[in-house]
Amino acid sequence: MDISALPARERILLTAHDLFYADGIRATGIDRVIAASGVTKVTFYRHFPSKDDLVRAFLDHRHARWMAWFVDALGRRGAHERAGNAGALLLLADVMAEWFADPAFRGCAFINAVAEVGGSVEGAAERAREHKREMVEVIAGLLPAALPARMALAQAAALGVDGAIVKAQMGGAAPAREAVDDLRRLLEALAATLHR
Amino acid sequence: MDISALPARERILLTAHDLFYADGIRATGIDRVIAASGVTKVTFYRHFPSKDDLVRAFLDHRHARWMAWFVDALGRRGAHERAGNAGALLLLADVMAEWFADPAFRGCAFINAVAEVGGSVEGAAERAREHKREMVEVIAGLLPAALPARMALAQAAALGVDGAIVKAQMGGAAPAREAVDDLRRLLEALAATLHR
DNA sequence: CCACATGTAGACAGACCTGTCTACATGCCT
DNA sequence: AGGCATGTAGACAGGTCTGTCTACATGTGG
Repeated sequence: MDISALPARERILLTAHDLFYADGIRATGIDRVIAASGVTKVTFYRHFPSKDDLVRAFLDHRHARWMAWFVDALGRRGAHERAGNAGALLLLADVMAEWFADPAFRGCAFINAVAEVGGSVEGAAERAREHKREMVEVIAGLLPAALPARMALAQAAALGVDGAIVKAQMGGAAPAREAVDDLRRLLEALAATLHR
Repeated sequence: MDISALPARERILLTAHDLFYADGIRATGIDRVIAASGVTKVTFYRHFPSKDDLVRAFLDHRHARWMAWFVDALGRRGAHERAGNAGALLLLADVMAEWFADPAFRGCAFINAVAEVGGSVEGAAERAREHKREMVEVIAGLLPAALPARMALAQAAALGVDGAIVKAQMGGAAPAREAVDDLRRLLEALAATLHR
């Protein structure tokens, strides 16, 4: 995708996304976003009156992009057909494995944002909660529609997914693979509760 | 504890701990640590040649303090006597509930540190991994010593614990309680795999 | 008794941060 | 023809950051 052909606002937002996600929000100055997006200061501040506004726009953009990828990655593995089957939850492990293998992977942008600016950028924590809420809903879609404890089970699975994300982010010897193995074991245990 | 009576190095370290944990590492400037610990700049830089050195010392201190609390909190609930029992894993939910209820709770310092400075402070990620490794070992101590999949099970449980921590940190309506409920459900599912 | 670690007080440098400002160009819609 | 959104170029202000510097005080161990 050729970024330089896009209108200024998109260019700024896409550039900020890559920098914020890769290096962190606090570590990325406005000047660097401006230089990298090939825009001038006036243009930037016309679109985003303050850095906090850009951070919020970044989170909204990230949410839309990640959710689309997440739903698609599940769909590519036949989540729709298998939904309700005991094994459908297990697809989460494969999907996470795909994400962790991305060289650009640096954890969940929302978990990171809460750690970095959760208390200082208004609306950041709310967006993080909303993001996780929607993630849980997609996970719930893998479970039998009539299951009474459906949402509770989906939330337990989401806990495992988030745990795997932070473990994979910490890096080290063979962390991403280990995180996926742990997650698979955990999801198997949860799926087994369906048969009782 | 009267901090002002301690030698300068301890005063700096304890002050930095509170500020780094409460507000974040990047958001806390050296000047603020210096002012709050009642020390001068020369004294500070004699003990910690750079901020990164202070960050590493903070992580080491935090690790020792948190692990001691964790082991103690489990012990207070009879973890030693119940170790190996199917229900021992469930103690983790109670222990996390105790932590989440602390007004100073702001997530796991190591997860936060990786998100904030994982790539820029040398040694931060390594310390985070070591911290989690030791946490897993304590969790493994709750499981039957002869269990073949002991470590794998402990790691799966640790994934749930970390997921609960980040969920509780995000705040919102009733997040800490929810995170504990989710964690309990997840640990029950894992404990059930012992009976098969 | 003197050497050294430990401490105090505060100025200073140089970098980077966010955000504002002036002055000018272009193209589109009415 | 005129008005307005959108764009460019770059100087500037005022703050915060990390880290260094000079100059002096105190107490303890060899």
